[in-house]
Amino acid sequence: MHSGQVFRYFPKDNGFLVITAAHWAQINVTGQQAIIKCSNADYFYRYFDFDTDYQQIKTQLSFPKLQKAIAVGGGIRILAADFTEMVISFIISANNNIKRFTKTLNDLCTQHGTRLPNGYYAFPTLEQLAKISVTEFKNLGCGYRDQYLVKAIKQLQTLNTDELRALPTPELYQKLLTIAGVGPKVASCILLFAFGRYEVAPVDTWIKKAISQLTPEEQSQILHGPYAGIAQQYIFYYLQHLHHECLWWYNGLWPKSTPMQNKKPARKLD
DNA sequence: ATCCAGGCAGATG
DNA sequence: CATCTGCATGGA
Repeated sequence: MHSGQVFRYFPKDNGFLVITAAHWAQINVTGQQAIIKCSNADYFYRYFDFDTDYQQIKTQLSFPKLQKAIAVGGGIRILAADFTEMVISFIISANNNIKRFTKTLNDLCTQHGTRLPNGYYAFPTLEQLAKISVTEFKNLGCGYRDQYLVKAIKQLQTLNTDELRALPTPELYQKLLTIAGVGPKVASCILLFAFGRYEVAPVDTWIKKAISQLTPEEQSQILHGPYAGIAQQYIFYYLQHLHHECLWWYNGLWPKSTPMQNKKPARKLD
């Protein structure tokens, strides 16, 4: 949950409650076992990507510079997130920081999403999003992205998710780039998190700084290949972990006495 | 006070 | 095609 793919999860009942679109799942881990209670088992079987063998993928990603990142974040899975939610979330994420835009997203949901029986709020549907004005987006803390969002939502209303899903990755990428507020990085996030294109590695400021210290060969190993997106996730989580700056601080999801709290900032992979 | 944050759009060379 | 600049906002 902490790997920065999705942002709507909360500490609850000694575990996490995650919300995606209008679905929810309660996760409780005890020892080697995880119990997941959810609104729709089939949906979350797909969401948590349980058909994919991540041990096999990690074997294929056994590059020296990835070892520590995999050791720290080896439980990461690519979540099958909702398309609309990813587009909106990552438009707001641009040139922003995780803590701040996580709050914006949660405010967006409580103000415009449907209240679920468990008291939490669904992500607004496309129909609900279409009713939000530029000013309202700005007041939610979206800043100058307000107008991109309104335009992007209009564009989303003309798109069919199933048709998009059928497109080859390069074509889908080009299509996503036509959405307002969506550039190369955000489009990559959507490809990876909403369409499960494991070969796409979003390059953000963190990843840029991390890979700049690697040799061209090492960069190529990590940013290319069939599981480049997953390799990128291991690195992103590892860097966030070192900096203890991820959204679990914002949500109070991490014990304050954790040893990593006093670690010095470092953006190195080794 | 200045810089930065999961970048992008629009203008200019 | 490559590079440059402005941009809301809050925290470090």
